[in-house]
Amino acid sequence: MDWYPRHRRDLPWRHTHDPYAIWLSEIILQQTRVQQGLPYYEKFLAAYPTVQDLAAAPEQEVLRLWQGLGYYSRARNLRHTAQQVVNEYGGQFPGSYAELLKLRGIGPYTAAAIASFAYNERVGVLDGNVYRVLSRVFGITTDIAAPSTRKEFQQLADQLISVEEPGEYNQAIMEFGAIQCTPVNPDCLFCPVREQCFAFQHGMVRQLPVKTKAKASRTRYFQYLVLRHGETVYLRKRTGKDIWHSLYDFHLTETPTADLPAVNLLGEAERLGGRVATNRVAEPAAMMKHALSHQKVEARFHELWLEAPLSASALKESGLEPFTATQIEELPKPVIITNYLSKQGIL
DNA sequence: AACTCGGGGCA
DNA sequence: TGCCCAGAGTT
Repeated sequence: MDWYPRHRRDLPWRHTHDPYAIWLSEIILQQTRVQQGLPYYEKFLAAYPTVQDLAAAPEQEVLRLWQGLGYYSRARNLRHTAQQVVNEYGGQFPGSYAELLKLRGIGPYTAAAIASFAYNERVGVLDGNVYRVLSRVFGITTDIAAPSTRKEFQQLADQLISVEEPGEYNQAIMEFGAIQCTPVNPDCLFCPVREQCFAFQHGMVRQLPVKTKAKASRTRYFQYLVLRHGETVYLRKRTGKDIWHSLYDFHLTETPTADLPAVNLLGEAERLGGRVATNRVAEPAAMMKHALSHQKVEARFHELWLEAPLSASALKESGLEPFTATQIEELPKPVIITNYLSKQGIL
């Protein structure tokens, strides 16, 4: 609490007690670094100054604003909860941790953050920073990757939290983890609690917190069929229970390996109802790799020019939609698709 | 309890 | 390349 006011970063959501703005910042910052989330916070608050504005926005528009932040269910839940707050809570955010927890996209961390920052409720936040600080200072060796560990840390956090200024305390311990007690190369030399820190006193700073490794990510091979005709490019909204739900990409065939012999591109195009103008489809127009936290995507883009636009029935059958470059710009797309379109000069 | 959901920065 | 980030929802 002494360290915090002297070291805190000046961040826009620290100038408000509006639960809407605080909620917005917290959803954006889930699993996202402050520097990455900052511009998105400004964009969203400018586009939707109130929860009513956000509730009235089309999903596609919200996803487009969210584009590049990842974990897109956050954006869909954001809009869903805005509508719920407007329709069921009279436009007022619930006033307690327990009530906030009921809303979509608001879990234990976010409920505690909003309740303490906006309402000064005495409930400890538990995020990656807090886990790290507490495990080091108190020498806790429990595996923080195990869900059951939460109880132990929550009890400690609730016990430590300031009675007078719980919101300030929560901000302080998270900021301390982000700036001072960092994952690698923490600044122990100038640490204000080094004398009381178990990890520092026992030379265990590098070993704490204990966190079991996530299983290795798998590699997926995407074969994208980019159908074009004149100024038109055909894209499709993703609907499956897979990555990038509700975002737009091209006709996709996933293959077990990087090789393509199993896939007949021309046949695929014909099945979609397209008459292909050229046979120059041997070489992919581009190959791009994209790393996600749990899988690696290796995408090959095969461009095919059509002799005629896809018919209405072909569109209906395939789920593809024709777009001009201007329209594509407005669509929410995975970063890898945006990168490809940019590389090809389409965007 | 295990799995899935993005993208970027950094050593 | 591996790890981490103001985590949450689903199975």
